[in-house]
Amino acid sequence: MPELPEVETVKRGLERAVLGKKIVEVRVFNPKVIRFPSAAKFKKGLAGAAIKNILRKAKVLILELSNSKSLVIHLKMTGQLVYPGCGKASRVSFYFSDGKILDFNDQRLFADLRLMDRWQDLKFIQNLGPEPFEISTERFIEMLDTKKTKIKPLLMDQAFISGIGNLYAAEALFGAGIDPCRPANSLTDKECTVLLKVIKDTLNKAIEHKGSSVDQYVQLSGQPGGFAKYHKVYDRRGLPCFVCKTPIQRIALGGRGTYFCPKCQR
DNA sequence: AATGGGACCTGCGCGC
DNA sequence: TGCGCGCAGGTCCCAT
Repeated sequence: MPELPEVETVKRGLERAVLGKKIVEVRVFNPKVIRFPSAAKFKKGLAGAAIKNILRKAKVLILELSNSKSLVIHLKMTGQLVYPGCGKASRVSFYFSDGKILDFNDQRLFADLRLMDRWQDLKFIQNLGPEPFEISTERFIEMLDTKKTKIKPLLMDQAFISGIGNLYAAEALFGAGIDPCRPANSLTDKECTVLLKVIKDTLNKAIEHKGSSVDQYVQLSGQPGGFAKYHKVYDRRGLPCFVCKTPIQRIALGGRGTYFCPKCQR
């Protein structure tokens, strides 16, 4: 499931592959993924536009276009961008003037494609909290101090801190030795310091390895990312902890599968 | 106000 | 062998 490292990997792939290229045609095979405007306006608004700039805000991709509009893409869980694509079995395909194709796939149809006059007007983007890389230790301590909620769902709250999803929340809490059920304001200053550092280190390492391929995520090239083999708890229910051999547990927290080592995480 | 649960989806793996 | 069910999760929406 694409979180910050996966979306950053796709963004870097897009910069190499399509930056500066001109879209000549868009084919929509399932209009459900186009949330705004209508599919017809979406196609018309993209035809003839060149890709001028590519941004990432947390898990959101933004392609700024030469016609001053922006293509905003949220991959959600199963969205994929593949280049060069084949224009077959995709939900939406973008055809460029050099004949190459960018395919957008999405098994579960949860993804969110929009063509906006101003991406800055999107409420979801306005509501995003800071990314981990933008937060100082002192600020992080202050942020957690006011929150009584469980630390793991809080790390996944995009309005509080953005870019972290279920997988990296679990991995970071393991790395910091913190029980995912702890109230955020029960963390000591030392624990907050370690947690923020582990979050940044984990995300950076995942970016180096081009993301975690579990389920559907692939790089722009269609190849899987290489970080899954470094996961210490995610999707390891019942398997021995790499540190203490205790079986990794899975509980539901905020309706999401939460993996942790009951001995190493307190 | 903050929190929790359901809805949105589809394919896969499991148990019977 | 085949079928039905639960599960996977990012975000929104609603209820409490």
